[in-house]
Amino acid sequence: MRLGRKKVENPLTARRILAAAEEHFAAQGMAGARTDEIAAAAHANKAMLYYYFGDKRRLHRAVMENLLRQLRNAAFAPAAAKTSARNRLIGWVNGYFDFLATHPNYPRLVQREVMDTAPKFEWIVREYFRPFHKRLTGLIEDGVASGEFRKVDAHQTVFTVLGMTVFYFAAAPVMSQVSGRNVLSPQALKERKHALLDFLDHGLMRKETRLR
Amino acid sequence: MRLGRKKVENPLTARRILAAAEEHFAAQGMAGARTDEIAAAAHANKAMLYYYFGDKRRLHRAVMENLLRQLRNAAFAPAAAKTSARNRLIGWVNGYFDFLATHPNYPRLVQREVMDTAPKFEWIVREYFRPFHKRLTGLIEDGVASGEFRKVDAHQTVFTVLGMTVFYFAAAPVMSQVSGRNVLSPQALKERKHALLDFLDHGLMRKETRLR
DNA sequence: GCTATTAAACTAACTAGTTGGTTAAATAAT
DNA sequence: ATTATTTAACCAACTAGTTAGTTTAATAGC
Repeated sequence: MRLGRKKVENPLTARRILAAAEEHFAAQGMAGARTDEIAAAAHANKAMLYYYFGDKRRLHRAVMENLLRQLRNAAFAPAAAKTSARNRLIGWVNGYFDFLATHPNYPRLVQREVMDTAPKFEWIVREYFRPFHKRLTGLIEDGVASGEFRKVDAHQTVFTVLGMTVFYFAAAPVMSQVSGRNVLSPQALKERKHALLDFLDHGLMRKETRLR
Repeated sequence: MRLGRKKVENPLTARRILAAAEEHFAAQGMAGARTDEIAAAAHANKAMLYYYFGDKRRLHRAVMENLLRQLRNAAFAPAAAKTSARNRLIGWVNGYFDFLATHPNYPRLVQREVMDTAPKFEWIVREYFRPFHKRLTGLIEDGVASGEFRKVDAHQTVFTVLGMTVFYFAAAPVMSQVSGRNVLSPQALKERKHALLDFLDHGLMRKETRLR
């Protein structure tokens, strides 16, 4: 016989803490974020943070895992049926771009992780980055093999595409300052996506593939 | 009457502290770096850090300023005489790439700054980023006007070029883990630069300009 | 319905340890 | 002698993490 209060599957308080932590870790980094401030922003007692997540490190990990899982579902889920490499790549870039645009904390959180020297993100590499990377590399190789893409080095091209996509979002705060306009406004995002696909089209696709 | 010890213009201890701080701020961020560890790594007493630099924030600023000044001298100094936009751009990318390759701390330090929301880097934007950005944008516009480049949006193209160049270095630690090889080895760097210029050539240059 | 019981959710106050920054005194150079 | 340079010891403030106890809500027995 179950007795006592029922354990709710996804407590509101835990969700509020996770959301607040995501914001603070993205803005200040793991070392810079303050547990007191996270708790206050979540309108929760600091002890709840430890009650639900154990400690600061595990809270941080929960934030990362939550976002990476979402990304996997968003940009990698529609495994792309038997369509051309070009369409699959464009589909992936579109999905990735949209995910970045709707999850502004993600690029900064990940960037912070990949810049750290300590090998504490071993699990991220194994569970997420390597699969992502493998998939993208394969995609490029397919396109080269089918003649849709120019004869490029797949590894290098993956880094290039990743860089030109993610940098914009990771550096968005300052970019707005430098360019004098909000680079995350809907209009700016539309222009950005167009410029990205256009550059990719000319930088990667063979002339015959490009027409559109 | 000048009496007492002479003040040396560039004390060794201060230089060691600056170098150690650069390393630690790049690896752990401003909040994560520990003044004790910086002092220990510099083989100096912690008080020397405050003697020469005032406080942690000003030490951090000194590190940034030191690198930004070097970059300005390296990648922007040979103001490029009256040569083609294509050559000037290639020259700039080459210079920037080489600077990044020889100063592995720079991209991580800057990336950390641009990701922070606080407007504490106002001086960096004013003194360095905006001039850099203005110069690059003008360069792209020149190329478009002269017909050497495709008809691209100069602002977007600047972000793209910056992203594809800098991301590789900022994410280098993890990239090596993901790809299974040291992405900063001389051989890897050579391949990277080639892939970069090749992608740029096809993504940006008009067919007639490209030949090489 | 009413109350005892139990587990979960929550809180205020506290603690142990860390961190940036200071200081007073010693040493070295001119 | 005078001033620059260096050091160990120190401290006030802060921070992650804990604890002891309270409240809430679900169930069981009557």
